[in-house]
Amino acid sequence: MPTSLTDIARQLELSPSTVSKALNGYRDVSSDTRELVLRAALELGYQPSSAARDLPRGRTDRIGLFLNTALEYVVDYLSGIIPGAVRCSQACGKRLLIYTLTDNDPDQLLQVCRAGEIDGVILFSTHYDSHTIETLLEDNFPFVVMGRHIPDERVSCVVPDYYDGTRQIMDHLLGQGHRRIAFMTRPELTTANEARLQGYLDALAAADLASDGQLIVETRLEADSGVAPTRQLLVLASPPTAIVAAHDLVAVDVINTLQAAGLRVPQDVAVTGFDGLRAGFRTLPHISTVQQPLERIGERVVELVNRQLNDPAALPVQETLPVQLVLRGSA
Amino acid sequence: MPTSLTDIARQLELSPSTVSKALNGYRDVSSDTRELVLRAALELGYQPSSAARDLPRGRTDRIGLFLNTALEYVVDYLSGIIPGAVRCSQACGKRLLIYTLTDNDPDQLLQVCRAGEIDGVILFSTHYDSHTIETLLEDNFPFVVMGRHIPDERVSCVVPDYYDGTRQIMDHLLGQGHRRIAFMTRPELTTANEARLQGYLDALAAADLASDGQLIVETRLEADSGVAPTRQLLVLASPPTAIVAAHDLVAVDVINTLQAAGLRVPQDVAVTGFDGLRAGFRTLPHISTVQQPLERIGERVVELVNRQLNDPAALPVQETLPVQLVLRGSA
DNA sequence: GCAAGTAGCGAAATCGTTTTCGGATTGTCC
DNA sequence: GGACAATCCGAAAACGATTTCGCTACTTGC
Repeated sequence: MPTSLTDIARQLELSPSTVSKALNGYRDVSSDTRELVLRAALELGYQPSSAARDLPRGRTDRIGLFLNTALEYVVDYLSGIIPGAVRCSQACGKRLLIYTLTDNDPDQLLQVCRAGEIDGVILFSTHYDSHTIETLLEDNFPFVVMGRHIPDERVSCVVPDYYDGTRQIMDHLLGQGHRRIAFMTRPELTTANEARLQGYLDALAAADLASDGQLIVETRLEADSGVAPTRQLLVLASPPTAIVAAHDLVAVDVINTLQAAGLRVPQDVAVTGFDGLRAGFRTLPHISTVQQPLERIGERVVELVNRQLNDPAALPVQETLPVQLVLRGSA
Repeated sequence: MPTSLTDIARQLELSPSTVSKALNGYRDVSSDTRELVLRAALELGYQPSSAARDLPRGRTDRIGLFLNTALEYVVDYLSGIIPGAVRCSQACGKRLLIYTLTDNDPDQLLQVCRAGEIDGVILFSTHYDSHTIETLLEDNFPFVVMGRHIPDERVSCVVPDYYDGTRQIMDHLLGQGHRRIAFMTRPELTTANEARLQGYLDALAAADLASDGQLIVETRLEADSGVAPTRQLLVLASPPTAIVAAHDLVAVDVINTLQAAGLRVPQDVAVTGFDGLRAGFRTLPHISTVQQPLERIGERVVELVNRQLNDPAALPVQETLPVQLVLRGSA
């Protein structure tokens, strides 16, 4: 129903081919007719049908990002990386699309890819299974994993330096004189978790401190996930003077729980987060955290997908981006 | 490069038409060949090309939602409505796509619509201008506005009952004995703002209280937007005993600022939010707020778009959904 | 056994672009 | 003036599906 290229052709008594060439900057069109065509296109508000354009080209110039909105953490993290991802994709002449996934249907991702709705896809850490990755590899479909290291050299991924970030936190806390430092892990066994835990343990060892199993507690990914573990720590015979939370959303819970118990942050207990999400500004004091280069991650992830698009033979890249401790008051 | 319908046809020595009909449940295919085709399609991981399918149909079965990620509020709100919107769109056999918009280019929305990438679009309150709406109306392109009432009977929209919600808050606070109640407005002049303010003023009038201009302060939409206005209220000669924040994110700032100043919530100052976002659980006490039926809004918005798709003559609907005060501790 | 109906399949048009190729008109050069 | 190049345009194939129509071969009914 919207105006098509043929409409313009009819109105100007030209052939569709000429109109197409005029619009696409071919040289074999006189400047007169080109101007006529451009004016008519503007007047009629012409926009080429994306389906009709994509079909012969075999490309869509679209990149997909799949999102499981069930998890608050995902949404917060995503809103951090999107500006960079959008900027980069626009610079590459692509559009970034967010697909909303229903929780338990990983096939949808494959369907969208195979249907050719997008040229490449960004996988966000928490939702993919190895079958998805294996299939994408078989299909030779461009994709990049974000925020999670995949131990497979055929897979490109972009991750923040979890180990170094945790070391930075620990060095700071140890430098402040803290000796009983609690550590909150996430339940899932990912390389990110392992790297963080290793950073914690190594820092303790480097300071000649023994690790205390009671100080290592588990959190969940849902809301309020920091409350229970904090209470668990507070009833210890010898409670911690500092708490290294799994990420900023957990740290928010931790701080609120501590303050509700009459403890001052950071005087009585220091608290650190991770990621540098906007949630870190939702407490007073604001959260001292390890700032991930979120926008940069968004950029790189799109860049890497784009590279695969332009050069299918490009070798996969496993990239670790530097992070930086930001002190904002809570530690 | 992925397997096409023709590939299956060649392999089985059938015509493309027969394969298509077998896959789409036509009756003029023998059950034998149908089974053959289905098996081959499964084996090859066949997925019909969306471009090739959409082109002759003139439909995409996709609905777009445009998102400006610059604003934290938008992301939080969106994560609330998405589950309902996704569920409903799947029930209608559509897919919900989120388009990331760069801040200052409203034309992108029109381009996507005119290119036929989507069948209908959901406009989220904070980013659209009247030109966009006017053009969509001219194009006869299905759309629904979410979270903002548009004073134009040709436009469908779904909004929470801002007036009633504010009345509920005020009735509760007045019932608690509060007499000096501060009100935080948003800077933009929208019907939502007006409705909230009217609810505030009407409630005061109904209680025979005069309104005090000093108690009505303005917030911004950005992060930390509640801090400054709260401080402004605290230095008043006669400070408020209750603060009605513009929405939950503002209320988070308000509570933190009050607690940092040594005031207890709600004993010294009661605080209320609006919307019922997840941020309301990030303070202690949790925020007493007016819960919008977020999932329901997501559902209705998609339903209304879908109705326009199925029946282009359907009359526009301007819907106000009921809200409910939820007491969680801060008031 | 013959007309009529039915089941199963393929041919071909269609959607709106892009892109290659060839044709026509003009101009240029010797 | 004739060969050749340059300029501008249109014809037509292609992308991969859907869908209508027609054809064949078989069944059914009398």
